Amino acid sequence: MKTDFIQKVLSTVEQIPIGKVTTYGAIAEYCGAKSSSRFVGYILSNSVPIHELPFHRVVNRNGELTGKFHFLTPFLMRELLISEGINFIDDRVYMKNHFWNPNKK
DNA sequence: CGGGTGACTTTAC
DNA sequence: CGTAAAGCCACCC
Repeated sequence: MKTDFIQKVLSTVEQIPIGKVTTYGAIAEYCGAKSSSRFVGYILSNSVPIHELPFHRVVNRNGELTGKFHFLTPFLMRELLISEGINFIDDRVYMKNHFWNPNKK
């Protein structure tokens, strides 16, 4: 049985719209543990099959794909995002256009 | 007041 | 631009 915190994190990720991304910190804040952004990433790599939820839409605060090495290949995360219409500046998501804040949903 | 860990964040240099 | 360090806290063992 997963904890309420984990369940909420997962359901939040599930709600990220196509073409949008959110951050670990925003998810943590929305789930009531503002300072547990590190644990959000921990959940993503331990609690759930990687292909059942859009984990590629979760990036760090700067729009960097810090979790890409947890995918099958480091290229996959970026390719998935690009295929959904997300724009990049160098190796970062263009957060100004694509940041989705669950707290303002 | 257990100890280790982390897909984070912020500050500092 | 890069590296380092500290803070952070819920989970797992």
